Amino acid sequence: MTSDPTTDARHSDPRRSLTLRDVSEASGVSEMTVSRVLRNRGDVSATTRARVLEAARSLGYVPNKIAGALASQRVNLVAVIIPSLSNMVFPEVMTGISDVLEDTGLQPVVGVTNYRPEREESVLYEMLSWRPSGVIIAGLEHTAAARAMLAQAGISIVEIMDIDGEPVDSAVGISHRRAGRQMAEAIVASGYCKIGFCGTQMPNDFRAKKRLEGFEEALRRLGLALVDREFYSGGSALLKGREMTSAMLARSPDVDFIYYSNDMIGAGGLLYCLDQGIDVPGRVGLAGFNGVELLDGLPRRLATMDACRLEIGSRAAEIIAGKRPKPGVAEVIELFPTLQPGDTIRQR
Amino acid sequence: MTSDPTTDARHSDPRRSLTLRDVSEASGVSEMTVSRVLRNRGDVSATTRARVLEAARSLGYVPNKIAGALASQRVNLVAVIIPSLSNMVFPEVMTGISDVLEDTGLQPVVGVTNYRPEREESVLYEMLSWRPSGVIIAGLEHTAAARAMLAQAGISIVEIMDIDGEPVDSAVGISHRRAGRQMAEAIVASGYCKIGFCGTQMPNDFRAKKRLEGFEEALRRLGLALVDREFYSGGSALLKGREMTSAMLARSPDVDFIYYSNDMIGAGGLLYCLDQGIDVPGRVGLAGFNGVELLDGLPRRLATMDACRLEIGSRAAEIIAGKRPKPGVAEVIELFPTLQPGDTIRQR
DNA sequence: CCCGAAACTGTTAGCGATAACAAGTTGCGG
DNA sequence: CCGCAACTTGTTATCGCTAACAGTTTCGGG
Repeated sequence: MTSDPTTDARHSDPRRSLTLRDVSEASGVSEMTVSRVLRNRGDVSATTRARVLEAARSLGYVPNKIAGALASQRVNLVAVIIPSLSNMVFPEVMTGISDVLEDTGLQPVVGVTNYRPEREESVLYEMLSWRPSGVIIAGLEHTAAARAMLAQAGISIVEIMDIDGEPVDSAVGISHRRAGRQMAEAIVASGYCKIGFCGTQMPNDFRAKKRLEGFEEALRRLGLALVDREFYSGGSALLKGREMTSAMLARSPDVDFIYYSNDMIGAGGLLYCLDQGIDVPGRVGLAGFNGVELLDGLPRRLATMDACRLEIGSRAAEIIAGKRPKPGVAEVIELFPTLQPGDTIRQR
Repeated sequence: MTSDPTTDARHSDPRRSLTLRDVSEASGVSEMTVSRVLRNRGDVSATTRARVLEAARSLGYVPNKIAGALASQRVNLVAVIIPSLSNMVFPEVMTGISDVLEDTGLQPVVGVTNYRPEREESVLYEMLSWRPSGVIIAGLEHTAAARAMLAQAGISIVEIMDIDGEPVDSAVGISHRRAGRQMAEAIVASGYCKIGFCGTQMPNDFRAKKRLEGFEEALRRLGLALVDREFYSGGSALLKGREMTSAMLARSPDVDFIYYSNDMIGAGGLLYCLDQGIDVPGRVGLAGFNGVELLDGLPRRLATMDACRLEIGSRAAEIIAGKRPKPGVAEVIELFPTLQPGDTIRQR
C-alpha cells in the first residue's frame, strides 16, 4: 500500500473542485509557494514560478477567493446598490464606476432595489455579508436599519446622485432641488407662465421629487404656480409621455410649458407635439431632465439638464479606491449640471 | 485580573466587525445555536431564538457569508455575464432572471464584458473564483480558456440569447440565423427588392452577425442580394440611425428597404424618413430587431422581431434554480421570436 | 417510576486560503 | 573556509462559520 488514503479520497471525486493542494502536488512545491506565485507576492524563483504556473494552467485551477478572503481579511468587491437598470441613468453611472475600478483590482457587484426601501435594506444586508471593501449606494434616503448597517460597516460608503440631505459618510451628486429651481428660472425668464408638470408616480424616487420641489419653490418665488400636473407609472416612457402630454394639453389648453421629470417622457411629449403640428417652442415649450444620449437623434433637441452621471460614477469609485487627496476622510462632492436649452425653449 | 485577554483584544478594536462569537456572548448561548437561529435551521427553543435575535439585532450583527460559504461549501450566488448594460436588451434579461431567483435564495451577480472576449475570460475567472452555484452567460462564442473553465466548473452553465452553435452545457435562446431569414422572407414577400442593411461594426456581436448571415442567405435563395450596407460604432444609436439612413439613401437612391441590426438605429432611420417626408413604407420599408418598448412611442410602429428577452432570462434562471423536469440534465431551449410587422412594411 | 424518543444545546474538526515566522540555500567578503 | 545577508521555500496558526456528532433535558406511555 503506497497510496495515502487522504490523497485517494481527493482523487476519487472528479467533480471536487481543485485546491492549492492539487497544484502543489502537481508541481512539487508547498501550497504556500503556489499561493505566492498565483498572487505575485513575495520572492519566488523564476523556475519554480514557471513550473507552478504550468501546473495550475494545465489543471485548470481557479483559486478559491472565499477561502482567500477569509484568510486575508481582504475582499476586492465593491457593492453598488441602485434602484433600477432600465433607467439608462444607472448603467451610465456603472460605466463611470467600472472605468475607474478597472485598474485597481476592485470589482463592482451590482444590486438592484426596484425603488423599494425594504428591498434596498435586504440587498444591502446580503451584500454586506460578503464584506465588500466599499459601498456605493444611490440616494440619501434609506430605512433606519439600512443607515445603521452602513454606519456600522466600518468601510467607505458613498451615497450617490443626490446631495440634498445628510450623508452617512461620503456623497457625490448634484442638488436636485437646485436643478429644479434653475430650470424653473430659465423657463420663466423665457417668458412662459402657464407651466405644467409631467412625472412618475413613484413615491420613492426622491430625486425626482426634490426636482419638483425645487421647481415649484422657484415658481412660487417668481409669483407663479403649476397650472397642471400629470403622473404615470409603468409602461413605455415614450408612449406615456405622449399620452400625458395629450391629456394635459386637452385638459389645460392654456398651458404654455411642460416640465417632464425625465427625458424619456419629455421625448414622448416632443414627438406628440410635432405629430400634432403644435409649434414648439412657440405655442408650448418643453424640458426634461438627464441629458440622455437618445435625445441627440430626435427631430428637435429637447431642453434638459445633464445629471453628470458618468462623473458621479467615477468620483464615487475614486473615493472607494482611495484615490483622493485625503483618503479615508468623508467628503461631499457636489457636481453642477449644465442646462442645455436645446430647441424647445423659446429664446428671447 | 478577571478579564480574559482574548476577550479584551476583541473588544479593544471598535472597528473589528462582529462575529457569531459576539452574539453568542451577548445572548449567553453557543455560537452554534446562534448560527442555527440566524439560518432558521435545526430545532431551537422559542425563548432562545428570541434572545439571540434580539442580541443580533441590537448589536447590528451581519453574518459573514465568506466564512459561512467556506464552511458549508454552499454559495447562493449566480454569476451572470453579459456584454453590456447600455443595450436595453440585457437589463431586460436581468429582470427575467431576478424575478425567478427572487424566491429561491439565489442572488444574481452581474459581470460586464463590453463585447471583449478577453474581458469575458477574466470576468468569468473572477466570478468562478467565488464558486457560484451557476453561471448564466451570453452567447455561445468564448475563448478556448473560457470554455474550458465553464466545462470544468462542475456547476450548471446556461448560455443565453443564441442557440446557433454548440453549448457547453444548457442553452436558452433564439436562432438569430433563422430570425434573419424570416425577416428577409417577409420583406421580399411584401414586394421589396432593393434591400440595404445598417448595423454595428462590432466584430464580437456574434448574434447581430448571425442575423445578417441568415438574412443574406435567405435573400440569396430568393435570387436577391444586399444592394448596400452601412456600419457604425459608438455614439447615440438613434442619431447614427439617422446618419446612416441619410447616407445610404443618398448613395443608393434605389434602395427600397432598410434592415437595421437593432431597433434603436431603426428608430433613428424612421425618424429621419418622417422628417424628410419620405413615404414609409411606400417609398422605403424599414425593419429593426429586438422589439424594444421604446418603439411604442414612435409616430409609426417600426417592424421588428421580439427577441424573447424576458423569457430567456426566466428560463435560464429556472435551469440554474433546478426548477426543471430533469434537473441537472443539460438542455437546449429554443424560443421563437414573433415578427411584428408594425407600420413600416408594405402590406400587400 | 423507568425508558426511549424528541427536543434542544454544545463540542470538535475542518472548509481552502494567507500572515507571520522559521528554516534552508546561495553567494560573497574577510 | 567561515559567517552573515539576501533569497527561497516551508510550517503553523488562524480567518468565521457550519456539518456531524455528542451530550443534556423534557415528556409521555407502559
